[in-house]
Amino acid sequence: MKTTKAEETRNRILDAALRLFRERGFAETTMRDVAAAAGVATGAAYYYYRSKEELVLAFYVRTDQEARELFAAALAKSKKLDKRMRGLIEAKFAQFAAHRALLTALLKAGVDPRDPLSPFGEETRAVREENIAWYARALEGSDVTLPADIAPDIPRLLWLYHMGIIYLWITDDSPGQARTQRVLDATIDLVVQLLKAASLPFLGPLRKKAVKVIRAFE
Amino acid sequence: MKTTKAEETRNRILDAALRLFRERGFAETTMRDVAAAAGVATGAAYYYYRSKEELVLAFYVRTDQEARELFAAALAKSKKLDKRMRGLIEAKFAQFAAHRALLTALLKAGVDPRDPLSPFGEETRAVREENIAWYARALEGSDVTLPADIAPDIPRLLWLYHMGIIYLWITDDSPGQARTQRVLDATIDLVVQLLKAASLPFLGPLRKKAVKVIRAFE
DNA sequence: GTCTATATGGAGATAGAC
DNA sequence: GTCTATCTCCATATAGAC
Repeated sequence: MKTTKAEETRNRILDAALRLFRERGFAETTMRDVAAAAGVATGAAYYYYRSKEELVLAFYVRTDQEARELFAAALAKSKKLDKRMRGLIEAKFAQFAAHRALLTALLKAGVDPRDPLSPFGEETRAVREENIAWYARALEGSDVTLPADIAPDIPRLLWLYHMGIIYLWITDDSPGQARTQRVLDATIDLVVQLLKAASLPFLGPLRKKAVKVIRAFE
Repeated sequence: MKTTKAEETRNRILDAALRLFRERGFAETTMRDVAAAAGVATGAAYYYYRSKEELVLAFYVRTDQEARELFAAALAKSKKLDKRMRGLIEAKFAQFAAHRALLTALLKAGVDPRDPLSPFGEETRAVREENIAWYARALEGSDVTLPADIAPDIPRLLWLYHMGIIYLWITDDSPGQARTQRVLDATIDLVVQLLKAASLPFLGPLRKKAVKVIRAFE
């Protein structure tokens, strides 16, 4: 695993940024500070990261790569869908824990799907699809079997649900993010029960309606 | 209706800002431009509006005051809940039409509930409560009767739904915001049917679960 | 309280060295 | 391609005039 000089500089800048962000906060840290802490000129920081927010995205992508083992471990633990989903979500919480507040900067850019940093935009498609694939895997080996008509859409919807929970968690200032835990507890059963019930034959019409809603988004 | 000099300056700045935002876009307009167009020094603009984004909030609040008649007219048109909700939402679209893109600036600040400009924050409570009250009124005179246990929560949930639709609309670059229209068409029936079905006695347990979810948010 | 003139500090751009 | 030195422009702060 050869790291080129450029790659090393790139990492050095990101590491310096994350340290400063953690120590003094995102808004309080300037690109000058980051560059100085990394031992490069300001321009070098901008050469690797087009904006301060892009540093946060880089952090997000980095955790995503590191998550592979965590996710696999989480899925190995149980066959029950709720446990599996919890496992994925809690692995993310663990990764983000030290930088929770930092991610609000990413949120602000991310609400606009046109923004290159948005998790819904074109530029982040690769990360997004990989995460959705994890939810497909969570479903595959689980105790839940889905009706064919909605099956292809469910991983994406579960991913969306997971994004919602992450959003709550990031903006949750209650001690230990207890509020997010409450919402997670209250909704995850509901989601799983809904998916289990979806196979019941008399729910066919409702399912059709749901599919119509999903399609409308595209 | 006496307008003090200060109030007039305040309005002049907002009007100038909105004109420039519309003509060249939000990011491309500087506070200097705004102040110059309004015929005041830069500091005066900041004296009335703490930030550029606060100008957008001021626009939002202004439309909100102007909406009262539009909303009342919309509710007078029909007793059917779906029509009433559509009326409220479409009144908002009409008001925002000329400044759709502008509102993304408010979105970016607004995702963070700690931000003073967030529609979910403490500072905007008054506007929010008034809007929720409109949904309470939409329900009251409608063809839908709600079970007592969920009734107090529904106006707030409908408002949340309306915020979701507005969000889609703001970020919707499809021609004529056709995508938002599709989602609106597909979901509004679902929402109303759900509310009508909620009274069915055998849905009691499900309702309890829903209430639990809502409570978890608080 | 309302507003002007002026200052400051940082984001991001750029020319060009290596 | 990688990076430094330097520049421009703007958001925002502030001292103080009226």
